[in-house]
Amino acid sequence: MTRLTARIVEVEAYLGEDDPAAHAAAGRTLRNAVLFGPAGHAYVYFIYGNHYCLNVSCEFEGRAGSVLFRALEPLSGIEEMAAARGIELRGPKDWPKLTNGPGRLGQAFGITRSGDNGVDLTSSQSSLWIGDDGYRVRGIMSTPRVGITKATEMPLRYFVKGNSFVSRPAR
DNA sequence: ATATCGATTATCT
DNA sequence: GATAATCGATATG
Repeated sequence: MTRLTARIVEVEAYLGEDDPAAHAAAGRTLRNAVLFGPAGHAYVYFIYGNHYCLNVSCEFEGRAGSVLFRALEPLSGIEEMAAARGIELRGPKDWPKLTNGPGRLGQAFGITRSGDNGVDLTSSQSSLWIGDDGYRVRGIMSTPRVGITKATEMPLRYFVKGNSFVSRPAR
């Protein structure tokens, strides 16, 4: 099976217990326990009865900062991602549909809470991990976060300027 | 092109 | 019982 790879092009920051929009705002629970663990681990949550979304924990143990992955640029395993999403690709112009949204990228990579929550994203031994391929981003833009109802004005959404795989160019 | 709405379930109040 | 870090379908301009 082809390895699925993609470049991270859009993320949002969640600041932990002091951020009203973060899952950690209400303190540590069974669901968000990974957020309070060491950095570099996957926090997967299920939302709206349909979607799995992926975060990476970012702070030292005991402190709950995280980054939500909102969009990716697919690099390999395109056909596998399309199959996982249940869509037909007419050509490269349809590739953004695979991963341009937090629920979509979760589905494209087959991410589940039972299978991926808590895995070490810093280890290439893991089924899911983050690596550095040497690519360097030219410009970054930031806007308010998407889909939240609290702390809506903080510009904590970041994406690669001009990248066509971003979920929504501006806002 | 944008706008509105239903789906579907874990989690919290 | 209400809500949610969303998506896809449908309606309307």
